[in-house]
Amino acid sequence: MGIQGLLQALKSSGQPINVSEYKNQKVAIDTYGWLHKGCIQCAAELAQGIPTAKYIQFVMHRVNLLRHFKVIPVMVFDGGFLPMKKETEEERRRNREHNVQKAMELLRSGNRSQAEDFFQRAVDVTPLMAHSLMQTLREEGVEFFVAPYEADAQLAYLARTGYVSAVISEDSDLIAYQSPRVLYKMDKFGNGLEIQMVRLPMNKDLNFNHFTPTMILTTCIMAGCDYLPGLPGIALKTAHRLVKQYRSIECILQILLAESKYSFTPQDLVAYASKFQQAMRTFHHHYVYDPTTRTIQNLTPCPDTEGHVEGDWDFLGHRMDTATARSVCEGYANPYTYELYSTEPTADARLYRSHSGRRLSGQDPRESVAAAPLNSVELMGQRKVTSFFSLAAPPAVAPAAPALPQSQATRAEFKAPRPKSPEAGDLALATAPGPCGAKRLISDAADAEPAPAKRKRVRLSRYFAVLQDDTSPGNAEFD
DNA sequence: GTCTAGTCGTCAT
DNA sequence: CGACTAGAC
Repeated sequence: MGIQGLLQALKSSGQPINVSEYKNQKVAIDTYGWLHKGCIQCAAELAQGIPTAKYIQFVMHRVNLLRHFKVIPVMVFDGGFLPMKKETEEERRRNREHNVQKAMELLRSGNRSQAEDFFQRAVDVTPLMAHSLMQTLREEGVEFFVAPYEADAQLAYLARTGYVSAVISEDSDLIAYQSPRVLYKMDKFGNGLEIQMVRLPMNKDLNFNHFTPTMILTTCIMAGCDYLPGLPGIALKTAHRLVKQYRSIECILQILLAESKYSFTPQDLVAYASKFQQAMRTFHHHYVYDPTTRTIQNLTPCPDTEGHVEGDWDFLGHRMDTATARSVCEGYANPYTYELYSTEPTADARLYRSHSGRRLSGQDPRESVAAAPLNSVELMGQRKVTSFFSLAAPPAVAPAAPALPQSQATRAEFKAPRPKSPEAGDLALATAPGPCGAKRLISDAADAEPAPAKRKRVRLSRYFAVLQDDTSPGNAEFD
């Protein structure tokens, strides 16, 4: 569910752009969204276990769109589920099973189109399908990673460290994870709405001027997020107003206790405060995979207190050892079971290969590089696009793309999950009263990391003429 | 104006 | 996943 209403509220500071703006840059893609859309047209086949390559074709079409524009895609997949989200996951699964059953009944009674409808409702992206796509990506020389847990955190990490210039996604959590640039709602022509962190202060409906990263995150969590439902009667607008006025969660909760409009008991708020801290830490210190060192890291490093402070950090999931992480995150092992995949191509991957192999009379697609005509963004308007991409599959000329480890360096002994040693709390959530009038000002100057891809451009929105210095906020530390 | 819970659509012919 | 909306405060 992401942050309810956030994207809608941030529309006014977004800018319509084409993905070709990222020419010669790396861009990370939230692959789940593309896979899910690609599954709809072959929902019936997938539900019945009939091999199909349509979902792979859908994703590869978009990958080739990017490569046509010399944009270098880095595909990111979801990994394991967090314990906190387990409930919703299982409810979704029950729902899907119900829909499949209904579809099968309709199919048996000869009602094909209605059955199709229920198959589409039952669409589910399985690890096997993801694996089939990964095999194809590997074959096509496209870089990809599997996140240890949430893809959102991984995507934000890649963008925040400068490994990529932007993220393509549909998920509002990218804002909570503070990805500096996100392209939302990208269509098959590459057109979408880009939301930049540095532009949030110019937003109309919800004004984030003078908001620190922590305040933005506080707003997001209070509005209701995947890890914590909002307080009754408080959603995005109210959360934003409260954070603007009182800055810290400690103060906000004290105010809410006194506010007669709401009838929160101290017990309510104490319980909420504890869950809030957990959600804050989950966003903040989420496990990610660092492609440069090929190790597990925290999105923002945990405060180092030499392990003195006790605390339950299991909600972050379990920290894989390095060997396991490399296997899982580079796509050689199942992210749930850590079981190594067979190197044998899946039926779907084979099917895709046999289809795509036909496009140039059996030639290796990698040898047909400049076949695609160069066309400008302006031409990409509305039509006559599709013809290009059946041919265009030049391997991304990725100067910085690390060679995908094809070796078995990733083979490893897989250890049983073990909880990570706890560290200090990053946010003291006082349930006891404290000074709340003039709260400390968290310095904004922590954001010093220079953006790797720095460029200037002039852009006009309906409301502003802005000279935009395109800097990424980098990694903000705010513990 | 604000919040909530529910329904619908994502593809592509 | 989000978008959209009817209905309650």
